[in-house]
Amino acid sequence: MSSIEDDRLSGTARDEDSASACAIRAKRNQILAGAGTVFLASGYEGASMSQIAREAGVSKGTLYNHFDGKASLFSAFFEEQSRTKLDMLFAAVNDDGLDFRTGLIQLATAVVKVLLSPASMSLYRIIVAEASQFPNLADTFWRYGFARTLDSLSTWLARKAAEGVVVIDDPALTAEQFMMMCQTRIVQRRRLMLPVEDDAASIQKLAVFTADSFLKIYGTEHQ
Amino acid sequence: MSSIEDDRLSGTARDEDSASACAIRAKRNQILAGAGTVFLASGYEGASMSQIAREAGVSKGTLYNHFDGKASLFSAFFEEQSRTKLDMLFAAVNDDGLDFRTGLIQLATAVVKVLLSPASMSLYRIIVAEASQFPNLADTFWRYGFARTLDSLSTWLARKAAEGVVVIDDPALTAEQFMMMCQTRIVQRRRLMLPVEDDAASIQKLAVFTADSFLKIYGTEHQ
Amino acid sequence: MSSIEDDRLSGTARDEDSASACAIRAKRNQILAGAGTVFLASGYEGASMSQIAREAGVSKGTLYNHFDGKASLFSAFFEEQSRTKLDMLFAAVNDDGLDFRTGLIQLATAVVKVLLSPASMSLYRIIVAEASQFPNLADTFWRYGFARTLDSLSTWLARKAAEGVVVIDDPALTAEQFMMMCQTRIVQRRRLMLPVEDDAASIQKLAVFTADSFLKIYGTEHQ
Amino acid sequence: MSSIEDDRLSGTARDEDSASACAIRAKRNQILAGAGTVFLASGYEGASMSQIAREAGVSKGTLYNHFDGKASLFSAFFEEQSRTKLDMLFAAVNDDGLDFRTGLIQLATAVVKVLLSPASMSLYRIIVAEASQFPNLADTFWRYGFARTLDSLSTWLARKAAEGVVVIDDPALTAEQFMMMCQTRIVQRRRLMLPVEDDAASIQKLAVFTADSFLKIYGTEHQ
DNA sequence: TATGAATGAGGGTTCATTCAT
DNA sequence: TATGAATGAACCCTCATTCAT
Repeated sequence: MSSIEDDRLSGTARDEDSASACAIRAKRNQILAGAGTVFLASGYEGASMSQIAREAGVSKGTLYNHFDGKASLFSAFFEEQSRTKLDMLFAAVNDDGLDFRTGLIQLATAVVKVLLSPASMSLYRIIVAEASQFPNLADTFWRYGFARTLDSLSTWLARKAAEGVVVIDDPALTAEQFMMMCQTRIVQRRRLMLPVEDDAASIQKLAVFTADSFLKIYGTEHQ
Repeated sequence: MSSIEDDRLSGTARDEDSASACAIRAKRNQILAGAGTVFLASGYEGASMSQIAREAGVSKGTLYNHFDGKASLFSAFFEEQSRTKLDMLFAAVNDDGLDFRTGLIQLATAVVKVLLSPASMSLYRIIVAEASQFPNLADTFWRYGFARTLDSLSTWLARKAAEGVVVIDDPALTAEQFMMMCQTRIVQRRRLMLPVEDDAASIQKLAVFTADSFLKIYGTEHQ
Repeated sequence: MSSIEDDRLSGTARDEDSASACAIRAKRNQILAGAGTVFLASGYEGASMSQIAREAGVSKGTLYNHFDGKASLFSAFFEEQSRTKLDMLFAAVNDDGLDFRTGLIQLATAVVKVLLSPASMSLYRIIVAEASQFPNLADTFWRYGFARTLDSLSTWLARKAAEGVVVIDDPALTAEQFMMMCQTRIVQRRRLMLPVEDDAASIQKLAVFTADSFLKIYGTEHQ
Repeated sequence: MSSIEDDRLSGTARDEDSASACAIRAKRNQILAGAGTVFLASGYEGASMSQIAREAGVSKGTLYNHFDGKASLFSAFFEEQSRTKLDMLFAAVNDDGLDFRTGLIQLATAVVKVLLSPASMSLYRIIVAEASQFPNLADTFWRYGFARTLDSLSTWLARKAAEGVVVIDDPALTAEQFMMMCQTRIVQRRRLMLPVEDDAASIQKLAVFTADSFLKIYGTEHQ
């Protein structure tokens, strides 16, 4: 009987635990959302904990109940953003079944679009600005962002090389090169806040230009 | 007599004016030098006016006699830096008389080295971080930095195209593409503070890789 | 039947009451133990309720279920400490059966050692620091600490006076004087954190010096 | 002529310098006065920089223009107080020309009165409370306070010993012992905020009691 | 014009206390 | 009753800017 009671109690306890754990996670996410808004808009230094608290709808003290401090909150925000906002970049490489050139063009288009998105643009700004003060920031960004993309891409390129579609010595390096080529003009200029046409047509044109350039370097069939 | 006196007076006044104007300009440059040291080391938000005053060897009040405030001083610093520190980038394109591939390799090497230099690396960090708050920053940077380089480069490429060495439709776009290709791996990773080999040999290797890639896209003689 | 039930109920209730009262007292002591550790180490202002809760192994809320607040907890801690940690001081006066001078020397030694002990040193620091904000602190300290000791001592001295060993007009004042003489150099300097030799030999030497001084004032046989 | 002008200029400059230096010292003293009020009333931890600024009639920022921070301000305050408020203690030993017993009584009276003064009482509280966190506090207090007094006193005692008025082996230790004896009852209890009669008559009575006790220990003529 | 002391708003952070669970 | 997340006032300190000298 006592064991039953115990069970019930522990069951209740477990319920309560999981309920409160869930509430905590919810609050944490609420804070992270507020932090995201502020950090993305103002960067690390420009953001204030008061602002974040206000934006998140909690008191300043609560921020410190959930995170060790501004730096800690920032890191958590950055990891969260990197994990969620760079997915498209990763996913862009995965769809297949098209001919190689079309695949390249679609990939280039996706890369440009992701890099132009407000989230990744802000993340890039922040990481470049704070890289020296937050060494693991870049690591996080790289791990969740470029690294996954580059892995997928170089694997894909290696497969294509094995199929004889391309000739590539160093797929990893070539993948990085392709990513850089995608950033020509539009992404590059937008990062500097320079005026540039970034409508779909311009992006498409650039993607074609990039893909064709790439094919000229590595393709086997282009004459 | 009054005219003589007038002349003498205005002459004196003019002398004094020019002398004081010169002194003012000297003080201004002194301040800009101090500001440069501090801004490059700490960024915009991280720099304090006291620090700059100390570094420049003037009082804090003097800062405000010569500039409207921190933002104004920052903009002036940035223009100064852009004008003076990005020269190498511009110069790199100018030397000629070598065969095309060697020219490309030397150019790529120079571009990578300039972009890796502390000054331009810091400038890049600053501009990317503050571009949204200082809209004309990027403009300055672009005008004194990339624009001149790209102009030189596209002119050079157009000349080579005219000579039949390369086939290039849009020299300006191709110039931008080449600049991006130069930033593959080393520059890109260094901006994110990621570990990367950046010794002379690695740079040279990358320059060759980039130049050869470029030649495969645009060269006429490679088959 | 109702009376039986009543009895059983009230019995149960009483049992439960006493059981829960005991549990409450246990928890209270648990808290006081934690508070002791923290207060003695950090003083009143330096201690935080979180720290105390952690040290006591309870939640912060529980602190407020058992005590009205920080000040209340502090007072309770202080009384507890005064009651338990100043015993040695009290006990030191009690052992007898030796000749008077030896008794004085042993007493002086004990007094110095007790006053140098971390617990009483901390208590002294705390009481002197917070006496103005916690008026009854000193009262507690005095009642449990010096008062008992002085009572024992003056009783002892009065007995010795009655035996003709010493001539003492005001035993209570003389007792206080003796206690002060014991604090010469070593205790006094240690309270100010000044460097001083406090090894057993130095204490013993000081005790002899103090006892002999005392005998010269009050002794009858020293000529 | 230019030298004259130079002289005049430098003269003016010197005047201005000394004027501004004077103004700075005045402001510094103004701050120290405010800090004194607050620190003496609330101790180190209990005092807030806002409170001090308000009390001193300056802005919070000004505090930091004149002192490195709270700890620095506190140290300056403490040294100032020690230097100025413990003078009487030092002076009390110096008047001579009376017979020895009268000198002792006057000295004891002075010591008790100084130690009972609000300033030295507060300083003592603060030093005992913060000695562990500000190691040089006690040193300052000791140097300006007890050390000078003890030096004077032991010199005086040594002289009296040479004159054959007293027999003293270790004048320094005896001086410390005398100081402790002076703290019997009144000073001791006041430090603990315990009720005690501290009117002039009580002090005089205690001084006589202490002096006579001292004479019984060290005097040569008392039978 | 040059100075630097004064300002005060705002920075990040801590903490005693409360209260829903 | 026990919990600990939430609170918000207060903490020390920094800094861009002003202004009397």
